[in-house]
Amino acid sequence: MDLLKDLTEPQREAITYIDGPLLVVAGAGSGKTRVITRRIGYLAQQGVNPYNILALTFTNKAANEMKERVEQFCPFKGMWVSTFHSMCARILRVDAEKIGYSNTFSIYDKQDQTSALKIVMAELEIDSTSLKPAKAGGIIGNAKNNMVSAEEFAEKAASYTDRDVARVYSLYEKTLKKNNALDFDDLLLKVVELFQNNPDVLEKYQDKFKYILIDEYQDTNRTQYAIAKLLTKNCKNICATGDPDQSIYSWRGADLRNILDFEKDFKDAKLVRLEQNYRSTKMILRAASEIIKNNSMRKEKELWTENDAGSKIKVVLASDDKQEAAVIVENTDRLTRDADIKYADVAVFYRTNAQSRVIESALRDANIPYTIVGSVEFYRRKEVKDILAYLKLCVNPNDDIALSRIINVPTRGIGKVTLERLSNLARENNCGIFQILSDLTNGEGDKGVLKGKSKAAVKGFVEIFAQLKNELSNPVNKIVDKAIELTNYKQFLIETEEIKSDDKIRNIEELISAAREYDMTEPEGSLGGFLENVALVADLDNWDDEVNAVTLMTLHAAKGLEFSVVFLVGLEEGLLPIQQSRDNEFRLEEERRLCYVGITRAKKELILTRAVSRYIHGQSKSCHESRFLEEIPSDVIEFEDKTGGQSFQELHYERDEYADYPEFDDDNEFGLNAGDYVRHPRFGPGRVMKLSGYGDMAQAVVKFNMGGTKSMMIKYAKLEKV
DNA sequence: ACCGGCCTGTTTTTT
DNA sequence: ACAGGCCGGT
Repeated sequence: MDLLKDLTEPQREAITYIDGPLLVVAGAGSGKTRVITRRIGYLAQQGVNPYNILALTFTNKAANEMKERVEQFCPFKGMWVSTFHSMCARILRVDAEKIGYSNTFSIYDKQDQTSALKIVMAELEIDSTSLKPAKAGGIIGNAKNNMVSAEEFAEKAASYTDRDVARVYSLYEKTLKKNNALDFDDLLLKVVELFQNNPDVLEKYQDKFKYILIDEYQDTNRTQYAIAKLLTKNCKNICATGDPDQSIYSWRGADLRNILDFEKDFKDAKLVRLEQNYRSTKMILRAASEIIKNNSMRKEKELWTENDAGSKIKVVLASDDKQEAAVIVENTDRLTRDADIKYADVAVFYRTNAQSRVIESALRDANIPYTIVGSVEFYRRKEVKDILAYLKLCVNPNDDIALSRIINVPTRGIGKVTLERLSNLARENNCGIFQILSDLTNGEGDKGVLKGKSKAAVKGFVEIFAQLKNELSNPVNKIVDKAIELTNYKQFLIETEEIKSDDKIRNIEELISAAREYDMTEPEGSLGGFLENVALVADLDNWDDEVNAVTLMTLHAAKGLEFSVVFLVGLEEGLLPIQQSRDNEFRLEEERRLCYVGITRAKKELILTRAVSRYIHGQSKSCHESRFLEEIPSDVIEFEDKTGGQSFQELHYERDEYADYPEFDDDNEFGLNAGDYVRHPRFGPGRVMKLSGYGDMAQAVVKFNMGGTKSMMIKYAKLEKV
């Protein structure tokens, strides 16, 4: 196959420039995936050994897809295609002991991390109501993402909270080490540590990875940057692809500096821009660029397309979240009646997972097939995590967090008090709790800690692992099966869960299937390998895009995907942009990028919805229109009011206070005065009744001729003086 | 040790 | 709305 066929000049450049650092700034829908896969093929064609290629992606799903596509061009024996996290886990399995770990280390997810932090904070006698373990975890994670060690954090800690966090951080690190466990951030951080302290190890990987590709570079954090920098120290063949306008993970430590300073960081870097969009209609693209234009922290960029103009963007105003869901059902029905649009071509994006519930039940009632990406993640479910904890503890007996989770699940009469006693004993002996348990059952070290009943219980518990260890050479699905059998977990579910037991049993059986699949794809695999896979999968990785169903997902999960029909729901102040970002310019701009990402997923039809009121935490709240909606030019919009005009009666709190009593006493830096006659792009002519607030937050209350009064942010309202 | 009822808060987003 | 924590009774 001719790899350079059907390409634009910039695309060809991005594929063939293979010596020296290259940054590909690829706008949404500009054929980036195509460029990356062909580039790998081209490298192989030019005689590069696949063994020397490393491709890093953002999700496992993206990695798998890339593998599949690359396979069509060249053999990829020895090529590494994975996420940063998987790569790091793999590297650490080889040289774990060089950083003081054993290669059976556990990987802690956020839940495990919080459990560990709870224990740590109890030990330090830090009140967990004023400083929540999860909050401390967030601060520590942030530090780790910026490569700030516990010592460095302690040095810089100024506030009262930070000093507490510093103590927690330090003991947490010790606890992790004792448990032979790493959290997500550690996977990256420990690789940096490994490389910095072991030049020979670093050299080994520098020799191996002669060509490095990093996708979604705008969402890498400083630790990932450090890894990239270390690996490319000698050969400079790094190719980063990304789009600053699609950076939506700064809350996870993603640092835009990485992509903005690429040319500074890598000397003589070449820059290629892909600005032609192949995905969307002109209408959709226009709306997207008009929105993103409002970001000030941005490099100017203009996407263009030769695609059709397409139909106008539909903006629907619903009276509440239920009606919003009905709008989705209605339009999905309408569009899929069209022969060339299937359910699978339709996606619904929302800002928060909680929004999916209402939409889900509407689709279910309408008999429209759907899949939800996210919500309650499979591997986070209690029953699944319990079984996994048995397996984890079997592989890594030092994992006290896994042990505490299951020592009394199913209930075997070992309660809080006994566990506390065992835990103290472990601390005194400087070993794991499991060690204590096996010593006690061997008759060693029994100082009357356990009475008859709990002694038998402990014996039974330890026995499970003795049996499980005998299975370790079997395929993983057999081991999982055995674990369920030995623990009598199904029986436990039947006894304790009257209604949900069927579901839960199905879930743990699903775990066996997942293991079976692992056995098939990884013939050389092990239980440890399976557990690692499980720890590092994202929800999205389990999404089956072959099924003909409408896809529901968060905007964050939508990155990198495309659909013919996209619904973007909940375009309201406080939801998109989310409340917590509204007083922070930086975070506000990230919300705008999030909106941009959502819109640019759409190929043909884009439907934006918002509700006048919706249930939040069980209470009905009235909502203002999102400023992002107001940023879309009215000539690309087809507006539909489903509320029957009710929206202009409902309106906002200002109405009752001011609408009938004009106060012409205020002005502002936008040159707008109370009493001015104005025109709004969508609501037509009206009169300013009241101005309030200052600067960017300044608001105007406008009474429209078509009826009703509305308050809006002046900065975004696009009010025209008439 | 375990169960049920009451009270609280809910970071939006996730490798 | 809903889960998770806490307390008091068994």
